Amino acid sequence: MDWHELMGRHREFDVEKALDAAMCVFWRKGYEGASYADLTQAAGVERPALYSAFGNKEALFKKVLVRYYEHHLDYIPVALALPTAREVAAHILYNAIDLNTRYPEHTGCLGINGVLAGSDEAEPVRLALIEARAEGEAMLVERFERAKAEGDLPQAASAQTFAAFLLAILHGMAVQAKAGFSRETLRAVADQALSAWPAPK
Amino acid sequence: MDWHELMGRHREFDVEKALDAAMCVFWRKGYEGASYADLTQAAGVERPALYSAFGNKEALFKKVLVRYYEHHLDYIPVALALPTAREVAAHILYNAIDLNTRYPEHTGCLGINGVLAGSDEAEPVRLALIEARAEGEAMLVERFERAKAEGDLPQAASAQTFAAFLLAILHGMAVQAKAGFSRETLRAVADQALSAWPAPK
DNA sequence: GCGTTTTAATAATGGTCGTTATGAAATGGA
DNA sequence: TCCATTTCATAACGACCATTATTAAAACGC
Repeated sequence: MDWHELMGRHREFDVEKALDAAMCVFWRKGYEGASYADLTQAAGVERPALYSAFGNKEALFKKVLVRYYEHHLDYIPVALALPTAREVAAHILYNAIDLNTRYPEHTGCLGINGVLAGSDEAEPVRLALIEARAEGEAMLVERFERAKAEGDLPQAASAQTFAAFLLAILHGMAVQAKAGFSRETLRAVADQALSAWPAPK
Repeated sequence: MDWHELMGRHREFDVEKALDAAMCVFWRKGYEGASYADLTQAAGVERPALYSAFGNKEALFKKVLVRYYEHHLDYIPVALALPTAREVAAHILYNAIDLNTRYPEHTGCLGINGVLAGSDEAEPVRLALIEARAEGEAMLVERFERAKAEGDLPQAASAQTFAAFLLAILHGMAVQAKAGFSRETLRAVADQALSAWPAPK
C-alpha cells in the first residue's frame, strides 16, 4: 500500500478527520437524510475529493460503519471476555447506554439511526411519531400505577420503569422483525422479558 | 360536514381504500422512502387527487398514522383493561408479535419503519446493517453457549434466545435514546432486563 | 526543468423529488 | 339550460439529489 504516495500531488485533508466528520453526519441524520452536501461541508472537503477518497455515498457509509465498530463498539469484545454471561450482558448494556447518550448532537446508535433518522424536513414526522409513542407510554404508566395501587405490582416498583422496559422490548422486537427475525424468536424474547416480571401480590 | 358534496363533481375513488394503500406503502418503505409516485400508484389515484383529499405527504402520513392506531393497535386499549399488569404486558407483547409478522410484504411496525425503512436504493445499506447486527448476534450466541458449558447459564436455556433478548433491549434503548429518553430511564430499563437474568450456577 | 501522476476546484449532468397550474369533465341547484 | 363548484388528468415547475467531466495546481522521479 501507499505506493501511490510516491508520486503526484499530496492529499491536503486528513482522511481520518473526514471520516469522523462523515460519521457525525450519518449518526445524526441517518443514511438517506445525510446529503452529499452535508457530508462535504462537515468534512471541509469538496465533492470530488470525497468521492476519490472513499467512493460513493454507500461506500463512504460502509467505511464509516467499520470505523464506528472499531472506535465506539470496542466495548463489545471486552464484554465478551468477561467471566459470566450476566457480566457480559451488563457490560454491554451499560456501555450502550453511555454511547447512546454521550454526544448530545447525535444520540442513539449509528446503526439504528442510519436507517431510523432522516433529513431535516422529515423532523415534523419524527416528532409526531415520538409524540404518539409518548402517549402510549403515558397510558402504560397510568395503568401500572393502578397496578401498584391494586397490589398487582410491588409498591417499590416504578411504573415509569416498567413502561419504559416494555416499550424497549416492543421497539427492539419491531427492529428485529424488520431484520427478518422469526415469530418464534420474537416469542422467546417476549417470554424472556416476562420472566423478569414480578409476581402479583 | 359533507355540505360540499351537494355540488360539484363526485369523488371517483374510495378514500378509505386509498388510505389503506398509502399505509401499506409507508409501512414497507418508511416515510422518506415512500415517494409520492409510489403512493399514487398504490392508491390508483392521480397526484392532485391525493393532494386535494389528504394534503401533502406529511399530512397524508399523519392521517395514515391515525388509521394505523385505530385499526391495528386496537389491542392496546383491550390489554390495558386486563386485570393484572403482567397480563397487560403479555397481551401487548403477543399482539405486537402478531402484528409485526402478519403481513409478509410489510413486516415490523409502521411507527418504527416510518423512520427506519427507506427507499429501494438504500437497501444495500440496510442489508449491510442487518448483517452487521447478525454478526454481533452470532458472537453473543457463541458466548452464551460457552456460558452454558461453564454452568454460568442453565442447560435448559437457549443461547439464541438470550442473545435475541439482549439485542431487543439494545435496539429498544437505541430507539428510546433517539426519542429523547434520559440516561436514568435507560439505566432502569437495563436493570429491569437484567432482573430477568438467571443466576449463575 | 520536464513529464508523469495524483489531487483540487469549478461547474455541469441527468434524474427524481414534492408540489401545483391548467383546463377539461362532471355534478347539482337555479 | 346555464352557472357555480368540485374532481379529474396532463403536464409542468423549481429544487435538490448523487455523481462526474473538465481544467488547473501541486508533487514526485528523472
